[in-house]
Amino acid sequence: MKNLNLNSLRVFVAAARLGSFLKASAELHLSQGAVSQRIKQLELELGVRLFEREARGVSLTKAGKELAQTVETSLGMIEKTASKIRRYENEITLHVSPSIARKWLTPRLPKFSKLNPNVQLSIEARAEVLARPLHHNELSMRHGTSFPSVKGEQMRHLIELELVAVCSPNLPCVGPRPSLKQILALPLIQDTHRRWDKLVGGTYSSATSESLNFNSASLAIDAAINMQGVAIVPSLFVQDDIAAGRLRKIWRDKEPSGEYLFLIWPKQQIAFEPLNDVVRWIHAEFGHDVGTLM
Amino acid sequence: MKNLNLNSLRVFVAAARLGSFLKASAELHLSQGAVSQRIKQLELELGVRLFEREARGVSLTKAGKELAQTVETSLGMIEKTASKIRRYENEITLHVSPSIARKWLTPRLPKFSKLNPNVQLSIEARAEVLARPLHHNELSMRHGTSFPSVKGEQMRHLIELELVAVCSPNLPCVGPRPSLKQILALPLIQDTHRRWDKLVGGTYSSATSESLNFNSASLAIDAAINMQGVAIVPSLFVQDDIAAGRLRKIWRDKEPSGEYLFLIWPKQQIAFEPLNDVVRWIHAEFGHDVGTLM
DNA sequence: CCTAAGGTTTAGAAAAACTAATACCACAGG
DNA sequence: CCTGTGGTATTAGTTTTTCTAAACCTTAGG
Repeated sequence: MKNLNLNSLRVFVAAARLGSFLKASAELHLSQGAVSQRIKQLELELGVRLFEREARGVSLTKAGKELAQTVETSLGMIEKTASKIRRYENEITLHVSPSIARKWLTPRLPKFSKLNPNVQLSIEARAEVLARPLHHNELSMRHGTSFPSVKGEQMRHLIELELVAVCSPNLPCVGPRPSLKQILALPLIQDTHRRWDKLVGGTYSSATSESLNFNSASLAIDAAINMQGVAIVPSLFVQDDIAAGRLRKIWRDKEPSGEYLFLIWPKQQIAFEPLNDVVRWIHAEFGHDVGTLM
Repeated sequence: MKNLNLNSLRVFVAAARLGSFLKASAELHLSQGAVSQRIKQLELELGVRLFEREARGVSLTKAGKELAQTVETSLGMIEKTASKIRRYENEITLHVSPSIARKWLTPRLPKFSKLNPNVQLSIEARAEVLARPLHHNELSMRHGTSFPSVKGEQMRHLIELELVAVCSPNLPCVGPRPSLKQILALPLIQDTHRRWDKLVGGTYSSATSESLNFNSASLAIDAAINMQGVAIVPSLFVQDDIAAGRLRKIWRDKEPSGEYLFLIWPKQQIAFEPLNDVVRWIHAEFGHDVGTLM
């Protein structure tokens, strides 16, 4: 029992709908003979006549009616999801930490959309790093001291992070240029990197003040804005808040932090341009050229 | 925007189900390269990747999952009606009058089924003649004085009908060989052909007795069996009832009745054997050869 | 009887699909 | 680090399918 030729079904529904091979052939940009042949082929595969041939055109048999019914709805369903899927074409997912999302990415997103109107970027902000390899249409931006290298992915250090201490301009008891010792006496706000603890445990031995811990830099920054204390965070994440007067930079770590901003994206056998658009844009935002990496 | 190649979808669902192009190629009796090419073609048509290529096999992307979902159910629907339709292959519809159905056809149907087990005959018994032309898988058997000839159909007189009067053997007041005059004194049963009326109005002028009219010969015959009177019907329809002792023939019209049994079936450009099987069988039942008519 | 409309058939041309062979790639094991 | 294994991708060449063009057939209507 031979399988139905599914492409012939498309010819069949056209002929069924129009009640004429000639009209169907016009609609499908085929010769009339081609339609005739394909219907004949279908009828042969089914062992059943689908059309009664009449003097002026054709009409469906009982079998033809049933087939037309289900094929029309089935092909309709397929076409519908196909057109839905086609819209995924330029959809790129960017996995980032919440702080990168809120403090770096979100303000720059409108610019990206204007530059790349045909790329549909969706942001996944999560505290944990992605547990699986990246798909062809995904990339990831993280910050930290190191990042495991995965086969099939490539990574680039975008910048080394500079750590700064920030607080609200309205926070009382803070002079214009306080010493580190003065700062440590204030309520200390930190994220999972526990940078105050490292600083205190390393250079200075006494944990003097209360401290407030968050699992994300962006929450720490928002706490600082709300006058809860002094946050120690990468300067990258507070540039905008400082510029807007919501935060004041009261200290800068002169040592290299050893923390970096990473961009990770899949190696591509065949270039996937929407992804590369995103990669290029992020590089450009840090003044880099992608060069031979792609 | 190019149309989806529907045949490729069949390859796609196999690959999606098995999670491997290689296994799909085995299932479909194709080379591995062929599967790869067809998936690639689909991905090109959609502008979206359907599979992530992984170290051991492939896995569906988000787009792929959605497509697989709907395509699997849609193709399932199509296959289901296709296999239903395939069973119509040998289905022939025979349009007859109720009397032919009950008194001639039904008793002979088991014999036909035994001779032609591959032909699925379905009977449409109706008092009115079919108002439309016959389809390629239909034929019609009627009786009457004439029958309109239709283009694209052929007709054959199977026999000229012989009219007889019959009544129940248990009907009182009927001698072994009653005269027509004696018969006309009994309750007269007739169908739409109104043969008693014609006989009375023609040869004999006085409508003597009560009469019972039905719209079908078979009802008239059943009334006669139930001792309601004397029915005048084609002998063809009462042969079995006479043989079984349910009826007695008490009179026979010596004049030619001018009524015939007709077989009508469509002219065929290409032979449709299941139909021809039926045509040949009916002819044979009347001792005819189909000869050059087909 | 002639014509127009529309389906069928045919040979040959064009396009699509398939195969077989090879290249490529990621992982696993020594 | 090398190498084998289990897969996918690619390519050239062949086979199969599909298409077109043109002739033919049937029927309805003037």
